[in-house]
Amino acid sequence: MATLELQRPRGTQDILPKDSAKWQVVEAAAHRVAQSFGYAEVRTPTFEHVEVFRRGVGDATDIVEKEMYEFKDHGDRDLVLRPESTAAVARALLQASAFAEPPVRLYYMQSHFRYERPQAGRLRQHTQFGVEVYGAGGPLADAEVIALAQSFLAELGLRNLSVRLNSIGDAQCRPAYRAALVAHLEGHREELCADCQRRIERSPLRVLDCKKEGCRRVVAEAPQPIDHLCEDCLRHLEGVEAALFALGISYARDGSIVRGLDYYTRTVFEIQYAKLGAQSTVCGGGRYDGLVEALGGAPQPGVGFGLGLERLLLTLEEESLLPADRSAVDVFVAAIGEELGNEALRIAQLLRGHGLRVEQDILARSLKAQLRRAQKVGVAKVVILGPQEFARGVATVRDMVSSAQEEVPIDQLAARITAPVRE
RNA sequence: GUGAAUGUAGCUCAGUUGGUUAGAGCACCAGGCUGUGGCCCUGGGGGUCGGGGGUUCGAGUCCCCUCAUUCACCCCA
Repeated sequence: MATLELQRPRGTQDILPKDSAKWQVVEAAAHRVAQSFGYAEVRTPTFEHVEVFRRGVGDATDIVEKEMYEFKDHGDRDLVLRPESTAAVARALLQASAFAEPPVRLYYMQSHFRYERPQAGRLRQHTQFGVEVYGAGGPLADAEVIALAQSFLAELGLRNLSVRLNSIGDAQCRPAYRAALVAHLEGHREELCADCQRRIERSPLRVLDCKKEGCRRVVAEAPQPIDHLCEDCLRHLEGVEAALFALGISYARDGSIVRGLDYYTRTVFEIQYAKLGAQSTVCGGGRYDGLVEALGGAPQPGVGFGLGLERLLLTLEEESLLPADRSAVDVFVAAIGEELGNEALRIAQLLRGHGLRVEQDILARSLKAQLRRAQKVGVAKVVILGPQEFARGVATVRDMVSSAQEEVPIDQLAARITAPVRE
């Protein structure tokens, strides 16, 4: 492939007609399911002040430390293309004083930007469908959010994805657990990989998720978050599990689910699809009771998830759950001779007025070429308008499947060609 | 940021140990059929062989650099 002078930026995608229909299927399902749970859509700016994410997501996270697209505008403001939406939505709610009437249930579907090396299921611009619930601190909110994600995936035909659930504690019990974990890891520092040795100080919980053999052995002996939960956190986790059981949603406890963003507390969960390769997590979420306070508001419990639509599309593709391409038009109006071009336009317009999807020739090509085009776009009928018919006030209607033709008075075309049933 | 693989028509790919004007299939356009799609036949348009540099009488082929893509690590959706 010859290199174009101008190509799309690395890690971005063009969604061409071949794929845009698939996106529309997924987007429609997201709106439908979210609204069926009583969630309303929220949209936030594509760029925000850097502080929103420094304080919301956490200064020491990879996202903030090295993945943000930051820039200064002409007013010398420090801005950033939003790397995620949870902190941005919280900022928006705070600004609108929207926490007054809990619970607040919202969903979003928008792009995020992170400077990373692209690979399967990971892009520099990606789209997440996500939900946020504020003002509800109990386990029912967590379960509702998981049920929403699960319903959305089921709506698209996906079954048997695995729901992994864990709790990473809260401000009461996490510090003590963290200290216990660090002490254990320090004792086995030599057995850990270089990355994990660095993680001991920076983010010890992340070691739990390391796939390296040596680290796994150390982790197997390490104190687990679940055993160090305070009474409130444990009761919360059990409440979530009881709710999931009541809903018939199967899940597995997974102590390695830790999540990377600072704002998570208590519940964390992922929904995974193994065939996606290294990026198997389609949906990730959890509870973030400290987020609003970190942004400068009065404390507000919150819970939600983010679901990567590009990864979801990969999954649907893999499972053959995307609809086959369907014909985009019902009727093609062909004109013989340039003089009839305007008349063909008029007839096409007339038919559109009757609910048909209609394309007409605009290249003044041979009838043969026009019919080839009509077949290519998959129409059921072609209206052929030639000088001979036009002189008599009729047009030929050709059925592209049976090849049968009949002459129809032009003013009766709309009545004769009825719109096909579309699901 | 680290590692590996791959870049030849719009697409999928051939291209011998370096050797004349770089090919095929599909797609596209036209003609055969001067007003009728699919099948068939014939013809046509389309390539700075990703880019730059080097070795050589000669580079798509060998070497170096670079860019892009893909996969993995890190991390995450």
